[in-house]
Amino acid sequence: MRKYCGRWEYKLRNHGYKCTATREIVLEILHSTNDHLSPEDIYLKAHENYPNIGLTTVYRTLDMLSKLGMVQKFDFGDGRSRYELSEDLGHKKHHHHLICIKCGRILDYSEFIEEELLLLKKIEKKLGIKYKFKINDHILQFNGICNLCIS
Amino acid sequence: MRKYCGRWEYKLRNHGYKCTATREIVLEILHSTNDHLSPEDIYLKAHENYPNIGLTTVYRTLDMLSKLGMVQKFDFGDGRSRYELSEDLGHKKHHHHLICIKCGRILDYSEFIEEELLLLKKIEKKLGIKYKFKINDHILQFNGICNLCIS
DNA sequence: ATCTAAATGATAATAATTTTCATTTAGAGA
DNA sequence: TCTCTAAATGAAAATTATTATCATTTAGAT
Repeated sequence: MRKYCGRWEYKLRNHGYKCTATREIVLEILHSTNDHLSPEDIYLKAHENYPNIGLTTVYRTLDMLSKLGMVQKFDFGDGRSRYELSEDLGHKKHHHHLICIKCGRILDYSEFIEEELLLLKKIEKKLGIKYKFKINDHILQFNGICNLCIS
Repeated sequence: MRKYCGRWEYKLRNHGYKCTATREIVLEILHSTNDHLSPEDIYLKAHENYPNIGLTTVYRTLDMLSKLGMVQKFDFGDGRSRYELSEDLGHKKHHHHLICIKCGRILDYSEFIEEELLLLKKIEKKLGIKYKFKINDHILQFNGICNLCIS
């Protein structure tokens, strides 16, 4: 795999990691989608242009990026993990998820986000102090049955 | 396995399910703990008194109870699912979770719950209308590093 | 251009969960 | 209480996501 550095170089270097094609590609894929991709989804997309990439490396990369806080890992209950680029690195508005427990459909919503975030930030701060936790992020999701599955 | 019905009989029957020992035992175990048990945890506990019980059945039972809304399924990122008895069936106060992404420690907290629930209920209602979702429950958790792992 | 620790990919290993299928049982009806 | 049937069960096999191993390659410092 050829050397290839792009817009993520600085971030990666800054954290002491080498800038490699796989890392750039994984980040680029996450940056260019609105979906919640699984490691395999990402692997398949990457594979289209870089057939040498390995699934293992995608897993490793996601794990590393997740620990750096550059991506966030989610579990929507279908047995596979999903990833999104962190808010500050992407173009997507901060949002939370609405999940259909029947068909697995995932809806992003941004309504009330300001109000939610205000409260969450406040709680985050107080919990951090009380329990001596250094809080990185939060997950808020609603589970239910979507309109298509309700029948 | 002998016939055995207890305090969960009504609920189960009401949903059209037979009242069986496994179901009673799984519910009883969840009712008597403050932990967030994995299917295997539950299986092992059940096994102490009912050695005939099968792991498969525990999985099936949890899945069924979860669909009925009697238990809630969580994922704390350690690769195994965890279950809790639903709020209205248990003695535990409504709470949310604080998770250490390093050691996996899980803390329940109930502070600010009223304030959180007030907002969540409001949002739940509005989202339900806007997206035509029948919302069953929500998951709110904070991820971070606990005091023991911070060093 | 050289060198070395870090990164990679193929493969094998692991572990959680689901499926299959033959057997048992809850509970309705006689 | 006895009989019967669909529902529930357990053991084992199958499946699937994820992780570990290890020999090879490469980013980037010198």
